[in-house]
Amino acid sequence: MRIATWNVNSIRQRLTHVLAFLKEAEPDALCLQELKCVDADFPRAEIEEAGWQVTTHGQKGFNGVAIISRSALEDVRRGLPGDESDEQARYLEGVLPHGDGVVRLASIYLPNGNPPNTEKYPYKLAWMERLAVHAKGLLAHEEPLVLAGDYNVIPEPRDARDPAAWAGDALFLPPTRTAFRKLQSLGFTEALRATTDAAGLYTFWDYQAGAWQRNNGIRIDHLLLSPQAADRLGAVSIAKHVRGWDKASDHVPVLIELN
DNA sequence: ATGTCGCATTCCATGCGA
Repeated sequence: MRIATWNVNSIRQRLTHVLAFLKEAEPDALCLQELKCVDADFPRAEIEEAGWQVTTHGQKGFNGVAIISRSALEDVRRGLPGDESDEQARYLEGVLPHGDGVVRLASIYLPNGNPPNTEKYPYKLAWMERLAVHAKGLLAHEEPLVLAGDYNVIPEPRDARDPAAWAGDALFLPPTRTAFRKLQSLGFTEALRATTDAAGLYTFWDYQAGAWQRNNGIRIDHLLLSPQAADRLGAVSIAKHVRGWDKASDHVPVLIELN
């Protein structure tokens, strides 16, 4: 089973890219983030016509997550529990068939948190704590579970071309990295780091200042695996070439194989 | 640090979020 995650930075601007990637990569499921539209404006028909099932959780103007899958997504949850007043569309979860069993999959768009001296940063940290609480509950099911998405977390210095430039950024501040480690310590395996210790593996290059041309990237798109999923982990890859496509998203897809 | 996008509105220019 192949699972991918991709922050597309507007599904309406990136529809042809998504269709091309689906055709090229042939995933069983693709988690999307930053749809930047309400469900009614999601280009559902075009993707369904290509043979896919579409589950969306959109929001006007920004945020928004979706899961595109070959099989219908079941037991769907929209929104991260733990704060009824939170209306931001950043979490979508469901269950897909996998062999004789199932895999539970979530598409996550974790808050950016910048600038850190505003209410945006405590919102990010609180969101991460809510995710940890929910994830702990999911782990109790002892089933294959994949939490995939744009975490807006640079886990370590080797995950940035120029870590010093990110020292005061909400993506790299110590409380952010500590919260990410705490989430993992519940029992998750971070897919890419289960397969390589290499530096220089990035999933995001800013539109500004020629970041792509200079390979000035960061690794912020991650897949966290429950023990039952980690036991089945095969290859992990970053579809870096997608960043070179015309009018590309600033993020590229990350893929895993589950045997 | 800021050489770019995409969205929305006060709507063809600007603010916001990233």
